[in-house]
Amino acid sequence: MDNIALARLLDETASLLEIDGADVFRVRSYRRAAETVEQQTIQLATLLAPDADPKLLLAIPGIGKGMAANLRDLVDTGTMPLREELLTKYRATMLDLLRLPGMGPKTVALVWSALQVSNMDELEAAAKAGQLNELPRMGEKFTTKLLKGIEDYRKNSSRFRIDVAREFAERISALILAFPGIETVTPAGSLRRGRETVGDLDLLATGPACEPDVVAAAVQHVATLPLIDNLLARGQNKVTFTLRNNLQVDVRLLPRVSYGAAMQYFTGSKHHNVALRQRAIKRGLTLSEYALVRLEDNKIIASETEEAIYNALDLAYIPPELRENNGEIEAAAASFSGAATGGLPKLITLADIRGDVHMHTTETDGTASIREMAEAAIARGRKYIAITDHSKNLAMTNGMDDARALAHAARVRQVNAEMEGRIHIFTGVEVDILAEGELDLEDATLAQLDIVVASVHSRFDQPKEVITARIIRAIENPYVRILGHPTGRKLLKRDAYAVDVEAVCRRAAELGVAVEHNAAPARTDLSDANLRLAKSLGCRISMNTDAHATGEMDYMEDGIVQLRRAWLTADDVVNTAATAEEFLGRLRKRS
DNA sequence: GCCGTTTTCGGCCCGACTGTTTTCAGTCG
Repeated sequence: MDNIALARLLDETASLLEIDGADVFRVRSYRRAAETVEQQTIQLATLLAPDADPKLLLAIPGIGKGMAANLRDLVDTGTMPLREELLTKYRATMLDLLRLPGMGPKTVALVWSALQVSNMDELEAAAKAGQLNELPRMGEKFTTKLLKGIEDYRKNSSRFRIDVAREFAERISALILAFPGIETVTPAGSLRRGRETVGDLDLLATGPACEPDVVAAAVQHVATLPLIDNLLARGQNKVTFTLRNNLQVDVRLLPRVSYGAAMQYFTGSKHHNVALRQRAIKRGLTLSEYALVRLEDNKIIASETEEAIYNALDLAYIPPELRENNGEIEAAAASFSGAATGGLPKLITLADIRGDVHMHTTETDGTASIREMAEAAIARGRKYIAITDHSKNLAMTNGMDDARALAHAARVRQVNAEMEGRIHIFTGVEVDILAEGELDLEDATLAQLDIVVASVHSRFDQPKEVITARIIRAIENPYVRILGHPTGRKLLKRDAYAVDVEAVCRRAAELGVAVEHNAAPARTDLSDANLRLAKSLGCRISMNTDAHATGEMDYMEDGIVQLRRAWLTADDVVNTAATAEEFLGRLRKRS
């Protein structure tokens, strides 16, 4: 059992404990253990081996004697006594219910004890039958909201967030690569195109072991991978299976000679491929997953690389992120023919990002100091950062009041001076947008800070127009320069776009307020469609990691994909400015 | 359940918002 699986079981146990009404601190310790286990770079199973020093495990913060025993049980038996005990009282499907808005552990426990409701279908039936209304504190509004939540959940839960899919892709790839003679495993499909969510995983493998005459042994290896939950199909060069979380995986083993054609074919999208095949036919060619072939003599024109295939169709190479048949083929044709206009955009790349202007430190809920964040940013090539710790309304983060915000800014200036020009550190704050759209710090305070990010953290179950008006009112404050995570943060838990993005972006563009695209996948705010919309409205985008730890700055690499899908160039993004001064110049001027 | 001590047990992020109340429990960040 690997760390990810261990962490998930610990986290599930924490949820079951919550439903059971256990001590909140006991629950917290299980959650904390799950987090730290997930972040370990070495596999804990190796620390639990008979010959391993038991002190190493206990040296991990958050792992004590009890948790170490739990981990040992999990590794040895796949489960642990506490988990089994809880599962005799409750049902594993009740964990799904916790993902619904308004459903917390108490409510899940209540519907179970009162109505024996333990899964989504039963809950929906009970809600529709009006049974919930008989329970305390559950009226009409609650039921309505719940049914909407169930609908949204069903709509989204068949797809997986890209970071989750990528993680599984990497784990499966590593297992496949263990077979001698398989040299390359590449994800294709919507994962390669950078879609925010992925329906199933397409993995392409190649190498000497994938040549037609010997591929059977490699297929056998893939079909018996340990993490397969359900083997769905097994063909000559293809294996399809599902994982325990129901993610479907297609693995294809292909000879080197047709790898480019296969990559092109399986990356899609479907619409892009249809258009490409039509283009091929017009040129007397036919495109398949094996090769681009001339019809008159069956001669293979291109097959080993994608670039050769695109070029043979008189197209410049099209980056996977653009392959949606949204005009990229026409643009690639223009580029290939050397036309002066209408070519493929020079898409933004990670190297274009020079600053990260939304981050937290130990002053509130971050895990690193100002200096540590600055050093980590330098290591990643950033030229400027902004320290934007939370304001007081976010009590759980130890948010700052006005006096603390100013004192913190003074420390930021001090550290900035000590950096001696290696990086510029802006002062700042992430203020919270209150119910009426006002901010939770004084204007006099904000006036003394370089970067004011205004974010909504409160609940999103009010009507869309209420939330939209609240955000617009907030960004009208003259000191706000960036609208932080504009659409709310949880992509799958609830309707991610309970905000009129068009109205917000329109006003932001008028005011010169930059709209943030949060680079962390789990916090994705602007879909590629919304990014395109924002660009079309003249909105300036600020892409930030909202890092709470130094390592989170690496999320920048994930975030860039969404920008590329939206055809954005370096010019569309404010924090591509080469210097701190130039960056400030791109932001709204204070009145 | 973990931690750090006072080595045996107390402390462990807390406040706003909502729906349902008519004073508050539950959820969320």
